[in-house]
Amino acid sequence: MARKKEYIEAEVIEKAMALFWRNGYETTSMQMLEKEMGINKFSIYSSFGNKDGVFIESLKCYKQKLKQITDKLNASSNGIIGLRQYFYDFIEFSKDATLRKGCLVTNSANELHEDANPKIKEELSKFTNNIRGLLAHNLQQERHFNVSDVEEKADYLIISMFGLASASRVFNDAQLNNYIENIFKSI
Amino acid sequence: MARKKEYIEAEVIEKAMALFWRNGYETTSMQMLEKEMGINKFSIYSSFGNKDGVFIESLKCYKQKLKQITDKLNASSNGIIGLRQYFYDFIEFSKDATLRKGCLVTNSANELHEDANPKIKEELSKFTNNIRGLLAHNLQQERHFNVSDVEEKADYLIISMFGLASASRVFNDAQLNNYIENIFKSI
DNA sequence: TTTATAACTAAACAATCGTTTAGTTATGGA
DNA sequence: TCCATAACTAAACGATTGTTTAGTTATAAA
Repeated sequence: MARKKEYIEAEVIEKAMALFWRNGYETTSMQMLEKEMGINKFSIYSSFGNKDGVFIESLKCYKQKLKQITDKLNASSNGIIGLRQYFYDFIEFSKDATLRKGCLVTNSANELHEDANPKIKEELSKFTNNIRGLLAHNLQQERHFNVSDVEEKADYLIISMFGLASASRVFNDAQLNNYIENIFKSI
Repeated sequence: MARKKEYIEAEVIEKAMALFWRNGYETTSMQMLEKEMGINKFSIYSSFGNKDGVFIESLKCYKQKLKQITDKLNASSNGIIGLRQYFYDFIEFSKDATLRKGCLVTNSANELHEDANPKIKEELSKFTNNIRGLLAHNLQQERHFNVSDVEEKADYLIISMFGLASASRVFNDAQLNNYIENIFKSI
């Protein structure tokens, strides 16, 4: 064997993730990643292959970070109440001091185009499906919903969540709170 | 005087707008604009100053194109019914054969960051406010809504519209129709 | 202590970015 | 008809993109 790595991959990826979250995929350059991650380009390439590799690992890291609110939702057993709370939790989660970063997944979905890396597109759609499944799980707790109710409302809520994530970058807290309240009026 | 322009600015901007709409701001290069607009870089720069100039004119062109559905909404006098129809009209409007392009304004709002050109950010927020005003105008047609009802519901609908535009690039027709129906259940 | 090799630094790669410029062509007014 | 000049073509600009590579440093195993 030979020399040891002077960085921890999970640590530098967390920094990369934060940068992608703030700046988006396109605007984030390898030069910026180098500075933010605190390691040389050579190290980035040897650990993650290329820029897309860094990005895909960042998405996995984001999922891990999101666990602080998805775990709470998963553990809740009061149906709609817990779901509504999840929407509010997301707003807090997406805040970084004064900066409104939205959601890394929806930001990326909005940014990427037809000819984007299929692996990234796949990862994004898997992510969305996971969250939708989580929403359906909590909808099932409402005994008066049958199976097709749950499916339809899960579709409604995942799109609302997608919309909330996008909108959270543009609209203010009062408007977002009002939005969430209206979403759940029709459930 | 001297030589005449061999192109019509409004015509080449429409082509630029279509390209920005399909590809986004960052991914659209001057090289691509040159090809799509069918004129040389020199002509682009002499007519519109720079890339941001082309983009801002494209936003104005988009507003013009959107008139085909905003005029219809503005002319309608049946409150919620007309508003719901506007949401469906937007889905059709944003479709280009099989390609789902979303909305040029929300696509751009999602893509641009803090340090983006202030002129562009200003143009985008003016655009959003205009649409919100239009929504409020139609909400006023419902006699049982007081002033604060109208304001609150206008906020709700503009965010829902923003969300719909984002989501329309990712979710299918059935899901989007279901989304629209749920939005208007709570109004 | 030597040695093989992984991890580092730093410079360079070709390609593309948005923008400018030098040189040519066409045209309305004199 | 000639000329001033706007509009054209095409090449180049420096900066930056993502990626690679040549050369140096450090360390685990012999």
